[in-house]
Amino acid sequence: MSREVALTREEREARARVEGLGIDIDAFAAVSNVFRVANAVRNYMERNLLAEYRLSFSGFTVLWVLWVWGPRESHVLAEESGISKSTLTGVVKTLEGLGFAARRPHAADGRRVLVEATDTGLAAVRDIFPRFNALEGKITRDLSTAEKEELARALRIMLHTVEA
Amino acid sequence: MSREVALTREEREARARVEGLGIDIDAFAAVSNVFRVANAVRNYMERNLLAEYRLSFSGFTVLWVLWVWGPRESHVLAEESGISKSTLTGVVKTLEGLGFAARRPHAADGRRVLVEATDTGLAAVRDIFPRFNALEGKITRDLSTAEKEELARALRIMLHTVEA
DNA sequence: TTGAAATCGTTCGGTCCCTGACGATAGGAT
DNA sequence: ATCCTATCGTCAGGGACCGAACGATTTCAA
Repeated sequence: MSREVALTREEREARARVEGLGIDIDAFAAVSNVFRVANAVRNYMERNLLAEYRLSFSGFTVLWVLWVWGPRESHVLAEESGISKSTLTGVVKTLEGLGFAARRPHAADGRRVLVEATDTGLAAVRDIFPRFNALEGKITRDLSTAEKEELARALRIMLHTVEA
Repeated sequence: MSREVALTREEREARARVEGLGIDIDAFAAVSNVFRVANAVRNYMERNLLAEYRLSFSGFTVLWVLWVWGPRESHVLAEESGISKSTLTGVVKTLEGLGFAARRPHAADGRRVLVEATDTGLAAVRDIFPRFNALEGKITRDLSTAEKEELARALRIMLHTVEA
């Protein structure tokens, strides 16, 4: 069931180096591989798909959130996109420059701002998302369905712990 | 065996939104949760541990690589730290400012530069790494050893596919 | 009703991060 | 000996990213 996968050279050598220091190797391996994969996939997506639309990974994420849930207040949009309010300000500015998003004042509350995707922005997401998902499929092609589900489940458990 | 974990509200709603678009939900769930976790853990580590030493996540990574493998040429160090050469230039500059790293010209080749950790830098890693690992343990405390191994294994498979 | 406190989005300062271009150095071929 | 090419680290430019501080607005309590 558990097919062999070679550890990378880095991982092997790192293990040797920290041996005998009372380190929790399983936790180390799990967490550090999350970072490796996130990094690699992020760069892969930006280079092979998002660059075509001049979108950064975050830019696409924000646009995708807007597409899924519709117009959103800034602080909610930041929260759901996993970035800070101040970062969002910059990302939305970039999105506006690309013609993909627009800002609109809140009708009743002068402090709030609604961010929404433009028609161009929505069209872009409709183009990109299926291709994005196809790449996700490609990246996980050597995992069975059960393995993908287990992976997502384990990650949800970690998320729950970190965000508690 | 496979305990129930509630999907986040975001994940539930996102699924509902993309239903019927021919989307590979398992690949989507696996990949997007990798990003969620990487983001959350990175911020967690920076806020709760690294900030104390004025280190960014990347700064710590670079310093850690130097601690594990010793002095390294820039391009190798960048590669093993998972960042580009030009980013490394900036990160090392910051590390130098903190007194954690130093640059040294290569004896035989005028193009090359060796980067090494200072004694202060090494002391910092010795302080930080066990605490970092303890937090990794905390973050994965609700996963069994077998689950942690499975997680790392699945991630290695993805890494192998992306980097091919 | 008016002052204090909370909330919202932006700005600021600093770092990270990438691609592309560059100057410097090295190595191989003729 | 002298090009031609490859390689090395850095810089420039643009965007992402955060925490802290800030002005504007709203809300609540006295």
